[in-house]
Amino acid sequence: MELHFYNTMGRSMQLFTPLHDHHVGMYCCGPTVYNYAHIGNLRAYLFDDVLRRTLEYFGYDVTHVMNITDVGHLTDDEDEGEDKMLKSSRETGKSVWDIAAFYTEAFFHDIDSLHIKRPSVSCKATDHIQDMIALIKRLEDRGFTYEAGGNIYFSIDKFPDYGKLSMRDKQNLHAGARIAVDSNKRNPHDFVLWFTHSKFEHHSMLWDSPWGRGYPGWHIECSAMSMKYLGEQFDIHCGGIDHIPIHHTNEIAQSEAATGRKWVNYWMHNEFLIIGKGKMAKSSGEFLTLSVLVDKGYTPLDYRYFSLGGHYRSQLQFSYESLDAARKARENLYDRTLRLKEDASPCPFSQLGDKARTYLGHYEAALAYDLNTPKALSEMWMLLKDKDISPREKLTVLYKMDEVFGFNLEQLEQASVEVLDDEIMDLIKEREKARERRDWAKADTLRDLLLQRGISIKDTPEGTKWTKNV
RNA sequence: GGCGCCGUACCCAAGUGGUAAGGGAGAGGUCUGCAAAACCUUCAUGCACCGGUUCGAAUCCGGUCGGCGCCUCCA
Repeated sequence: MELHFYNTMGRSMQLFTPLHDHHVGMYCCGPTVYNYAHIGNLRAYLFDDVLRRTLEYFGYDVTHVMNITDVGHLTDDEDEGEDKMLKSSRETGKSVWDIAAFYTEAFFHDIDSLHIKRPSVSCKATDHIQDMIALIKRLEDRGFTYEAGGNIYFSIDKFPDYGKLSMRDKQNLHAGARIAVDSNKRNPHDFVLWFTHSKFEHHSMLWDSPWGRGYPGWHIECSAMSMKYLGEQFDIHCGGIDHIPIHHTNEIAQSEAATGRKWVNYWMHNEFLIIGKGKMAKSSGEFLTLSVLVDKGYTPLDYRYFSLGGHYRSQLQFSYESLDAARKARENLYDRTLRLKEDASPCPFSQLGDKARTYLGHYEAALAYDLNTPKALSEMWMLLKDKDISPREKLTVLYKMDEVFGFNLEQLEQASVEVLDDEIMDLIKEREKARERRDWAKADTLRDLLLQRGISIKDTPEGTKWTKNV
């Protein structure tokens, strides 16, 4: 099936044609590990995951590269900017290296719990300083750089296509409108490739370079590492929509200036998660992490389902009301899956009827046309609710669909019955006796009591069943 | 000030000019001692508003109002 993706470069839907037949190289901007990821950040990695799984679903072999930015970069906060890693270090009393290690681990814990597949390569910036230096040297040799005030800058005026991705030529930019312009810059939009003149004292992450002891600019790591693992040209580069005007624009400039040819064919950007009024941001107000949601009784996969319910290029409105809806839907999906498993086993694809095939076809078409996960979910529900389709067909198609949804439904098992403490068991038994006596008032009182203890009671023809509320 | 995106039911949300997907909530029903669960039925003559193009517009064009993002680190 042909895949179409919306390419930010050109702002249009385009047929996806990889550079190499069945192989796709994709680079996704990863986290800066100076704090926990918030659920808005995580939306981006869920998008990466859906993209990767979709490519794999359609038979591509994907090399998925993601950076771990463990070199400090500037904060915002209307001050003159502080190094994020240093700030975190100062606040916690840990070394910057410890901070990076700690939050890297936290990050992987989060994405694992969201069933986001681990990237083929996760590369730390600090492990690739020499690659960055080599790339800066290439730029220097080709005359794209200048030194000023101890720093090495990229000169955007030497690169005619600068700003193509962000359509900057159409913009009346007010550089420095909100932040003082670095007086060393020849053009306000020039950017630093290598710092030797740190404006921060006690900068503990420093490396030797041909330009002196210092540290790399923010953008160079993505160019250096992506080219190292994917080659000087590759298929897809993704990231948050916020990266279009600065980060990705600068990446393109330095990469294409260094190699003298086109770098990336498809640029894909996810929109933001909106909470209340405005995006979720580490620096302002609402900062919800996955563990906050877990503490409130949601599972990470509730958030995964929530995220799949909106298209990646649309802002998604977060509220607990809509997260509740997602949780309920996910629970219903699990219940249906378990009941189907009790009734049937999957059948070979060759035994699928026309209707089942139609739903699967629509699902595939939805994903193939710019990753329309809400439409894909809708097809799944119509499949599950269609009375003309047998349980075994449903299971077969459901498992297939789940390859992209990523709930691991095939491995799903009835929650193992935890051993309840004796007191609770006694209450359940007492209630059963009351019911035998037809002492309904007593039975209902006990049911309420159990509910307060987090135990839900269901009286079925096969006897009383209970489940523990999460 | 410039650039971009968006406005679909109570909430979230899809919609590629051909007559409004899906989920959750709600309502009614079957079943049940009552519940719960399950199942059945129901839930936008309407897509911010006003014009226009068209045989036909949520979709295209213009305007108005409202929201969001970016131009600064950021997913």
